[in-house]
Amino acid sequence: MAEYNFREIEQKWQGKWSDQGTYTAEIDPLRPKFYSLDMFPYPSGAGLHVGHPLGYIASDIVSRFKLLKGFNVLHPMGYDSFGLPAEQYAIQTGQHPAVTTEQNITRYTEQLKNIGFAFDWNREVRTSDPAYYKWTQWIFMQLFNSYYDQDADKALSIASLVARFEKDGNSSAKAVCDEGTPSFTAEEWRGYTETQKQQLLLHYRLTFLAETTVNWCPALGTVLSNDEVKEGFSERGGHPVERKKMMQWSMRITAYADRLLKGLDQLDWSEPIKEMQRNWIGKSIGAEVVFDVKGSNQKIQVFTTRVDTIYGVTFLSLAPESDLAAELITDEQRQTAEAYIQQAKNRSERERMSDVKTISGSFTGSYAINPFNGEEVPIWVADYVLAGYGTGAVMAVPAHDERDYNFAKHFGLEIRQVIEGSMENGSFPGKIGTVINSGMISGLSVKEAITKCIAFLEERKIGRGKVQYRMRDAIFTRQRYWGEPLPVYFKEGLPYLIEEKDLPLVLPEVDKYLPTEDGDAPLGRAKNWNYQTAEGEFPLERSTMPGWAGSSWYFFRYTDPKNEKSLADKAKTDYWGAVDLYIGGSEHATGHLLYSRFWAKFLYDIGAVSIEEPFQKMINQGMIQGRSNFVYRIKGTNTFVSHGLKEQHDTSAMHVDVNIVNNDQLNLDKFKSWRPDLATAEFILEDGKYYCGAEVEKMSKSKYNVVNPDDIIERYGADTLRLYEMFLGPLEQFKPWNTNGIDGVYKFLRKLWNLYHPANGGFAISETPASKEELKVLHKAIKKLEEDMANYSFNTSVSSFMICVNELTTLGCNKREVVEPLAILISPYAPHIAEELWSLLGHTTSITRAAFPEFREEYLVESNFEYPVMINGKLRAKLDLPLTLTVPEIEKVALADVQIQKWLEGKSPKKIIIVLGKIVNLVV
RNA sequence: GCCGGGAUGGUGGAAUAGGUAGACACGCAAGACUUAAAAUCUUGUGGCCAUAUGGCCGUGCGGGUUCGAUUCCCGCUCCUGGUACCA
Repeated sequence: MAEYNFREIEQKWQGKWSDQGTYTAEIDPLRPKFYSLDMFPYPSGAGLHVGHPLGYIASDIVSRFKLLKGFNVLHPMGYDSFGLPAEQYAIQTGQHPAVTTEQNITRYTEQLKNIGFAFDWNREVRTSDPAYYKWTQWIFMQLFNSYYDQDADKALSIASLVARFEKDGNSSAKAVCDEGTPSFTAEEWRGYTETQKQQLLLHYRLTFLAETTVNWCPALGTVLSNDEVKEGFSERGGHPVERKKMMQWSMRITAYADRLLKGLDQLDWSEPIKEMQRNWIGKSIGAEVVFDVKGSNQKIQVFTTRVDTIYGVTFLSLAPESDLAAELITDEQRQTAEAYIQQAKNRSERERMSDVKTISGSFTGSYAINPFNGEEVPIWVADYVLAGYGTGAVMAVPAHDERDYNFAKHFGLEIRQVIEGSMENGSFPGKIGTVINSGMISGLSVKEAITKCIAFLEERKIGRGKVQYRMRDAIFTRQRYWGEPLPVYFKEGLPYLIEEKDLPLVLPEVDKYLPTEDGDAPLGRAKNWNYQTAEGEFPLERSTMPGWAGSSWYFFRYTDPKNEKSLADKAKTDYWGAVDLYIGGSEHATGHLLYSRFWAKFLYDIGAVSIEEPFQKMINQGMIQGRSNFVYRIKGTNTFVSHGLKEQHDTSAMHVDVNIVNNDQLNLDKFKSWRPDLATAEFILEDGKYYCGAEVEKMSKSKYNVVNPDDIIERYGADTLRLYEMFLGPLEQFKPWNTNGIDGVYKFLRKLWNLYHPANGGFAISETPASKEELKVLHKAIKKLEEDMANYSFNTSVSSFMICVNELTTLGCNKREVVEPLAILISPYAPHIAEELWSLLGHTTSITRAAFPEFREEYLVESNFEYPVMINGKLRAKLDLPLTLTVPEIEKVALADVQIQKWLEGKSPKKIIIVLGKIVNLVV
């Protein structure tokens, strides 16, 4: 018989798909569209491992399924090709990052093509391509030329803001701006110099230059954004990160905080991801209260979510970094307080983070006056107060806040209860209750008290209701080489945009990829990194954009990847619309996914696109972890003990390459030739075999647990790889890679092949009509596939295919009426073999153009059914009865069973309907 | 600490508007074919008791609701993801 030769089949069809442009997507108003997107990869030097394609396979299955269902599918792929690793490699080797990136992309593309994805490769984008980053720079320019208008609740042009300033100054405009922006009248504005005006406008622009405290990573020589820092270390490379004040570009993402929060409700994303974004944005509704300082005209502003507890304030705390704190220190307290501030400043961010239990602080000697009752309360400096959140000052209510409580206990300060309820140590009356001991608000509920307090504050102009966000503006510059240059030059120390006609501003050549000798970013090494204007030559910005710049809008570019006139033709972004299915890792929840939503909203505001939320439905695939294998060497020898016997010897464990281990059994010959020092290795075996130990770890080169999809494809073929990755378990689950079950999937494909290829050779298909039993087998699979597609439950579909093929094999069925639709059914999962069978069945067009078989319920309906009689849920007997039972029949059955009689008591059903062994409906 | 997700045979995992737990696959065991091995096919496979019919116990632990709970409720344990002096 003709053998299932996956190598030949897969090569043949991949070639044909590519030559015939089978998956080229074009606008087609007659078909509904479906935009299926994967998070595009960063092309690293290590190549693709088996974890990468997991999500791509899932989206490919959905894409192919949608094609069969008559959708016009857009399923593109590209590369997020700017980034740190290529640059680190460049520093070590002197090779231009563009060169290594190009090599890596070539390898990635080859690996991806081997898996047989239905990608439209004509639409490939690369963020490091000048034709692409021209538009990243263009978006930056639009952000620079925009401000956020709170009345319109959208971004508007800076030009319109200038017009308002000329007319009314800045008091009437409700525009988002930096804290502490001075107010001015129209006359004052008109009197300002150009430099002064530009300086002021920077406080409003959606991307702006400002002195900010940043995460500085000395080892990488660059700043990092909050989401790139994990527990005080850089996400890439794991280097320590410190806080530092620097002049940096930022994106005013906080202006969009509320819309980013509200937009989440409409999205079909998993609840945990939405929750992560909500927490990251961290909206708190509260109030700002101004305290006067006794004997001074200084004022202290605090932010609180619990103004209702204002009568319980017994002290104020200021952040050690605050300038106000230093000013308020009295002479008596000077020595201790200043020493404390110094000590607090010296502690690194990391020390402060790892040590949250130590309570420390110092009295300033000054007192503040509570605006509600005129009481004097001491002002303290404490490092539990963060300079970067709210106003950097806290009104402490020890009775109702745990940190204030601990602080007050530690320093012996007064604790005054103002919410009804019993207070035991460490436990505080909660957010609901009645306010007590609180003058004008006593007796009110917490909610009423808050409303009344805010009214009181606003009336007297000593505070106001305020919404505070945890999210900060996003730092937008990196002191690195391999990124998009900012289209900005400097004149008299102020930033100006280059002209649009000069885009793209192409990355210049440099002699080295390191910072300059005087610590400037690598672009400082470029010759002539200047911009020529009519007024003369000015220096260009030397920092580059962060990795997330290019990835925040690539999904729009796919709709029109070669456009030179705009980021994408609006007719095309309108046609393809929002992404219908986005698959990628949840690790991007507070990075890429938030920034992309921000940029999409901005582009929507300026009319560049018509979609505000770019990703309608998202699935987060779980990481495939590596499963490391270990061998156990008896210390000081070259003898290795099998896992089960290692306790009998003094051994040390050693990682062994998982590619020379099969089902935890070590291949001894391959082990000996793995490394020269192992050639003389000896073994102590169990049952004649060497068993390795195993552990689940992240896939990494150094742990020898990386599995390359090419190896799997070489051995089993791409269709097996695709099916097996899906078979491994639910898509969203984290799971270790193992090939233990891959033989089963491969066997299934061979069985499928053999349905069409009888044992006596050749290809044979019967044209006789199928029996009802055979059609039932097929339609069970159709139904299951459709259900699974709706729930994105890919693993169970593979099982249902196996059952279907096993049953057809048993029936000896090779009837066209059954096996032709079967090929279509399986084609999203195993496209190569399906395409081959399709062509053998005599079709000349691709199987992707086939119509999806229509599910017919009638084939599944049984007329008779084995009715289970149960007691306490245990099967007692099976009676062969009609599917639908009437009451007398039920009673006949029920007579046999006391429990069922009890169940029927008082229910008097007219009819009972049972489907597949389960009582699903009572007709009363 | 706070907010999520999870725990089912030797293994990966099925099954939840409550209804025969363990589908499918791996592994293992026995058998067929073979000089032999590989491949392939057949059968068995949650645990305990029993020659068997069969019985008892079983979805992390302890309770509850129900005729009936892997599924719902209450209280724990452990693993895992996020976040962390956010006022």
